[in-house]
Order: sequence, then structure tokens, then C-alpha cells
Amino acid sequence: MHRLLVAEKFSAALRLATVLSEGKAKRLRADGVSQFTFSRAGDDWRAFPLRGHFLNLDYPTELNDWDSTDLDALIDAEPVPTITDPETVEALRKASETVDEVIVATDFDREGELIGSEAVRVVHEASPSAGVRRARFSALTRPELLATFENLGELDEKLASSAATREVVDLAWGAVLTRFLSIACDRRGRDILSVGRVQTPTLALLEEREREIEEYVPTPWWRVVATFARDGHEFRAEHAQSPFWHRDEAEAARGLSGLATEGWIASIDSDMQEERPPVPLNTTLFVALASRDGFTAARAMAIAEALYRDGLISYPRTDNTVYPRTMGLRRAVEELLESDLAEEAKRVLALPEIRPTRGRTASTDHPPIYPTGAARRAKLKPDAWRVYEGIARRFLATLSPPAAHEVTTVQIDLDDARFIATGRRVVDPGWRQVLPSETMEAPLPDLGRGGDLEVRSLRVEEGATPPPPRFSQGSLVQEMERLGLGTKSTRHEIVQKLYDRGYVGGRRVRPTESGRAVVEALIVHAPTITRHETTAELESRLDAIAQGTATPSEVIAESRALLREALRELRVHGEAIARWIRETFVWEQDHGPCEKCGEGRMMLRKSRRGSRFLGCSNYPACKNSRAVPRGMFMVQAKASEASLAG
DNA sequence: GCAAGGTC
Repeated sequence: MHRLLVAEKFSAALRLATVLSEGKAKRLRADGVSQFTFSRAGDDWRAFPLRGHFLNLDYPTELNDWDSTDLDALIDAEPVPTITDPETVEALRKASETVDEVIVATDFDREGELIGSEAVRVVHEASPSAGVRRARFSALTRPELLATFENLGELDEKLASSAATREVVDLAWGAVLTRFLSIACDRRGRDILSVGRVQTPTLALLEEREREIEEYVPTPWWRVVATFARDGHEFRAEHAQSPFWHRDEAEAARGLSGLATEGWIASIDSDMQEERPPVPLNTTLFVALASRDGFTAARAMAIAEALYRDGLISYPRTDNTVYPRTMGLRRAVEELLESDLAEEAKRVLALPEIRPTRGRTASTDHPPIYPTGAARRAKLKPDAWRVYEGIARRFLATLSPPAAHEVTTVQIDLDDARFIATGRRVVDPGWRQVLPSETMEAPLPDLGRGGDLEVRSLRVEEGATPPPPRFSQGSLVQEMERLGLGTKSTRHEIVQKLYDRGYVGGRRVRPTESGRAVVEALIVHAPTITRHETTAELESRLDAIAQGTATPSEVIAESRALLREALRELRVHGEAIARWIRETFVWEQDHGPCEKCGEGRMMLRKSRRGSRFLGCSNYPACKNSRAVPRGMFMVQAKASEASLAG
């Protein structure tokens, strides 16, 4: 028997081959693809690594001329799969020539099922009678894989066709609306106005937040604050009724404190509080943490991918926040003994038992992100080390005991007013030892059993409630996850895309005027594509396909009807929309008269590489150009080539 | 040249 094992990626093929062969698999390179051969139970096996999807949908060539293609025709057009990775497909075909059985071992999710079913089609071109089975596993651990291969299942063609339906729907909405807006606003080439099922609702979130900020009416507050001292050590206490929402109430409360020069401690209460260690990292949490450290989402993922390829961390694209039971946590900690975090690892190994925390999402994809190899600071670039260190410390923290804090509440009387001070002291750092925080400690001075306190100051502070904050890239990715927009593998790319299109800018993500004009036009005239609920509705129809209660053609027909309606409405208002968006663009791109020729205007342009600069509108007669003023756009490297060596 | 989804 010749069995062919098809994996979604290199690391999975390697792991499958290693486990199933008891470590005896041989690596060979055939037709440009590294593969693994081994024997098992008297059969010849070969593990073949794909590189994700090798097909992509596209419209037939005659529909790819934007000027001559009627968009109604595009809605009803049947897209055709095109091979995007011919080398892999050719190698797979060669590897399939004498195969008796193909075992689909791609990721255990909807896209994995589609990738697998497409791979089976390639296999059957070479070996039409080959049998097909499916290996479903939720972790590449030995026990899990051995159990899976004792009990192989069938390929789920319905699930695969639900993924194929998503492809058709996404392409149709994206292509039709992108072309409509781009053509209407006369924006071609690298300046197209893109629209999509995930990017547009994400932009709408940012637009909505921006509106909330603009329309926000701050509420003023007043706080009555006293500074007390004991033995020369000052601390702050607040009036028990703070904050006050009226100035005179605050002034009256201060008045009641009178002219007292001493405060009297009415009570001191101490309470022990346990701070539980954090949950394991999935992609979204990882991006959120990295974002707090100043990394963009795309840069954080690029570094994580490079660390993964170097064997230093586990697969970085995962929804899971629960370590699989079969994972071997102790081994993973022992691995770190060779790293610059050896001391921290030793502390975990010295614990009587290793009990990991668990998050809410136990999914079937990959384990949470954890370190798989030992790294040293001196061997990595500073950014790569920071990311690695963050992941490794987080991992150790999830295995560490809780931190214990003593929280002290002191009630102080000042004439007829009551003030409250709270302090916080670390009693047992627990996991905080490996993942410290700057705000852990805020102790009060030793107050003994009470008594008098010196009053150093008594004042009214005033301020106002702040508007909701702008999203960071990290909090945006978290919000996308919460709303079901995008996947662990694509959310950071979508955010990056909004920057690349010039729809958003800034370190806190803020829509540009152009981005706002585009999304506002769509909110009014094509709301379907701007709502995150549209994705949820699509998901439920895709589930129906997977369960056999709907067919792909039904769902595609429904989607086409909605798209036709959106296009009709957009066309009715086409001219007004185009004028609105174009005027906004011109206004936003115009950075004043050219200082060189004095005739042209300095306009925001995009270079061939995608970066932005200001160039004279009289180009090529005037070649004046300069950098974009800071803060307008966050210009950033894609960092896809990120290497780790330092 | 359009999307979103995989992975490198």
C-alpha cells in the first residue's frame, strides 16, 4: 500500500511523519518540495506539505477589463479557480502517481477541509482510484495523533463546499463594489477604493468611534482631595463622596472639612486579594499585548512567524487559549533552561505541580502560543527578542501561582468630612515575579493603630469625563474577533490594508477624511457591506451548507440578490457619491502651494512601493517632492522579510 | 488591478 498524507504546512507534515514513523521518517526533496517518507504497519507512507491554499478564485479574463465589464454581469459571473502555487501542485501530482490512499491531514477547520478536498482532486488526476480518508486532530501531540490515525474519518465535502461558497461571495462583493467606487471616483491602479466583507465593517467601526468622539459631551467632575502625612511620609486620600458632579457640592464638602489641621483615623482595614495568573495566549491576545509594546499588528505577526520558522515559538495563528492536555508543559519549561529565562523557568520547575490557567476558547486548531525553543537575547535582533521574551514570560506566568496583595483601606475624619485612602502591597508576587507590572505597588505609610494625621493640603481637583478612546491596532483586532470579523490569520492583514489604502492613519487608529467619505457613502447607500452582522449572517448560511440544509447555489443566489440591490442603490446616487468622495480626497491631499514652482499644489501621492509623499501637481514639469508631515500616516515597513539574527 | 482565506 502507498499512502499519501497531505498536510497544510511544512511543520505539520514534519510532525505527522515524525510521530507516525516513531522518528524514522526520511526527508527528501522532490520536484522542489521537501517531503517525508516512512513505513508504518508494512505500508509505504509519504507526508506531503502544502503551503495553504494553492487555488484562488478569479473571473475569466474577459471580465477583468474594468471599463468594458458590466457590473451586473460580474455579479452573475462564475469565477474560476486559478493555480497560485504551481510548484506545489506539480510536486503533489508527481507524488500522487502510485498512491492507493490519500489521507487528508490539513487543519481541522472549514478552510482546511477545502484545501484538503482541492488536494484530493489533484491526487485523483494522477491516481483516479485512490481512496480518501480524513485525519482530524486538534493538536499535533503524539497521543492525539496516534488516536486519530486509529480512527480515520471521511472527508466532509459539504464543509469544503461551504468554504468554497465563502470564496465566491467574498469575491463578488469585493470586486463589484471596489470596481464601482473606483470607477465612479476615477481612481485606478494603486489608488483604487477597495471594499470588502471584512475591511469595510472594520472601517465602519472606526468611523463610528470617531463620531462618538466628535459628538461626545464631557461631563465635568470635581474631587475633594486631601494630602495627609505620618512621620514625614505623605499619602493621598479622597473625600468619601467623590467624584462630585456639581462644583458647589464639592466646595461645600471641602467647607465641612473646616480649618482642621489634623485628621483622625477612624478605621484601618486590610484585605488580602488574590490576582490570578493570565490565560494562555492566542493570536488576538498576542497582537493586543504587542500593540501595547508599540508593535503594529502586522509587524508583531511578521516577527512571530519568523520566530516560529526558527523553531523558537509554536504556531502563531491560533484561536486557542487552553493548553491541550497532551501537550507536555513540563518539557516546554525545561526547554527554557537553555535560554536567558533559565532562572524564571527553574522557579516554575520547582513548583510542587504545574497547573496551567485556561482561557475561554478551547478550539480545535493549534495550541496557544508558547515557546518551543531556547533563545538568547544576544542572538536575536532587539525586536525579535522582545517578542520572544514576552511570549516566554507569559507562558511561564500561566503556569505560576497567583499573586497575593494586601489592600488597605483607611477612613479618615477631617472635621465633619470622611476621607478614604487605599494602599496596595505585594505580599507574594507569584506569577508577577515573571511578569511584573509597574503599578503593582502603591503602599501607604505605616499608620500603626491609628491616631492623628497631619494635613498637608486640602483642595478641589476638577476635570471632565473623557470621550471613548480611539482603537489601538491591538484593541481593534480584539474588537474584530469579538464581532466575528476576519480570522486569526487575516485580522492583522485587514488592519494593515486599511493603512495601505489610506483609509486610516495614526498610531491610535483614526480614519482619514477619505476613509470616512468612502465608508459613510456605503453606510448610507450599501449598508449591507458595512455591517458586521452581514458576516454573522453569512456564517450561519455557510453552517447550513455544512449541515446539508442549504446548498451553495442557494446561498450564492441569495448573496447575489443582496449585491444586486446594493449596486442598484449605489448607481442611483452614483454622481453624488463620486462628487462627495472626490472632493474630500482633493481637500485632504492638497498640502498647499508648491514652494518651488509656485504654480502647482503639493499633493499627497503614493509611490510605486506604496509609501506616501508630497509631490507637485505640475509633475513632470516640476519635480518638487517632500516627506509627508509626521503623524498623518503611519508609514511602516511590511517586515515580511523579518530576519531574526542580531 | 477587485476580497478573504490559507501559508512562506
